[in-house]
Amino acid sequence: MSARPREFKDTTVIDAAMEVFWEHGYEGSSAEKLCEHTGLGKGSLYNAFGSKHALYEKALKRYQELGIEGQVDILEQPGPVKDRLRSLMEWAIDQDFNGEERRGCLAINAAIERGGKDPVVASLVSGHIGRLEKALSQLIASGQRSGEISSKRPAIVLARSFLSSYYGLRVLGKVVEDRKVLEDVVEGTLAAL
Amino acid sequence: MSARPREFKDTTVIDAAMEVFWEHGYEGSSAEKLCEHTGLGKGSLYNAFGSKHALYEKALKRYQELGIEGQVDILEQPGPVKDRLRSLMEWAIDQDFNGEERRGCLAINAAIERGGKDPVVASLVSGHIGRLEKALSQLIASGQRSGEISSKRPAIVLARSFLSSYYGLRVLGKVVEDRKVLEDVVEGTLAAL
DNA sequence: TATATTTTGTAATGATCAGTACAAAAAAGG
DNA sequence: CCTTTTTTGTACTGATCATTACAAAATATA
Repeated sequence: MSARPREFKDTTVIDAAMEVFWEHGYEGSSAEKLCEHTGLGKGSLYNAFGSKHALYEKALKRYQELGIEGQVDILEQPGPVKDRLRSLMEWAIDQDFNGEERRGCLAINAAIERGGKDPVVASLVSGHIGRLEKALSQLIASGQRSGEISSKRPAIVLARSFLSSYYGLRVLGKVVEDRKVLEDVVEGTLAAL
Repeated sequence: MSARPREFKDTTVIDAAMEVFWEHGYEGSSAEKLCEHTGLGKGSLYNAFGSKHALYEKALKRYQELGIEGQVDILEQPGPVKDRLRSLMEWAIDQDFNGEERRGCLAINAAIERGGKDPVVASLVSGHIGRLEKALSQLIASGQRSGEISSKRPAIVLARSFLSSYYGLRVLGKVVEDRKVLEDVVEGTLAAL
């Protein structure tokens, strides 16, 4: 009593779908486009994931895994705390200035496109933000202990305003032509700590 | 040699269209929806504006006028400079926490949805940002002259990082449930000046 | 009032949308 | 090799997409 096995790995398909959603957004990603890019037929895609929205959720979760991993990697590099925070921002700038299309951050894209009217997406992105906030807060607290960062304000306040600045940077990165603007943001944000 | 006059005022229609784009984004705003909300038939709408994209451009320009006006109004209120900057941020938070839907800022929505692949939109939003940057920079410079704000960094750097923080705040406002998070951003950002 | 010109509403255009129906294909267990 | 079960590809669904075609309506001038 068994059956035909799948010809694909779920994670591979989700990764491919993530790329499509990242580049075209939720509404801009048609089922056809998703099939093309994942290599699946519609039958398989709907049989495996149920709906476009369900696949989008999987893609957001996958982005969360990968993205947090990558960003935390940067933050956990050796060296002064401020240098690590700078690396994170420089990495974000490079993301937007290398490559033709400015895809930005998928979590932010999702927040803006669907966060206001899609509670599931809002909660998913909120979780993503929470994780980054936690990593930043811990790093900043350690910087406060070592004296690299002023202890006048609680670490969580500093983490949250850094986070906000960082997300603003990613918005600006979508449209600003002059890299100097973004570099000023980096300088100003780090000087504030 | 003359003809039938229009039954609507362009600005009224653009204002109505702006609301639709604001709430549903560019792709989410169908021609039908735009007709419904503006009160025009399709014939009139296309005869007057040419295409959905052209109308979107008009709406963005209109938002720029209104939005900059409103924000600059807040920044030009009497009182300490930091209080005025705080008012701007609090106003943004209220925008997202009052009312069912979190529409956010139309310029940011446009930047995220279309900025990466639509040069016209990118340039429009970039102009919008430039105007806000200028207003902030002038205000901060005056704060530096009066001694309210540290002169350790150039006004433009402070303006740009405030701007980034402010835009980040508007992203967070789309998904974050806990207002305290946003208030921490305000506190941290102002303390940095 | 007749003519020229434009706006207006409606009905259509073909394309694309998300999702489904269904039969053929593929494998595992008996 | 036959049955059972699931996957797969294809063809299709009705809805909606942006846009256009076009005739009726409305106005200004002659």
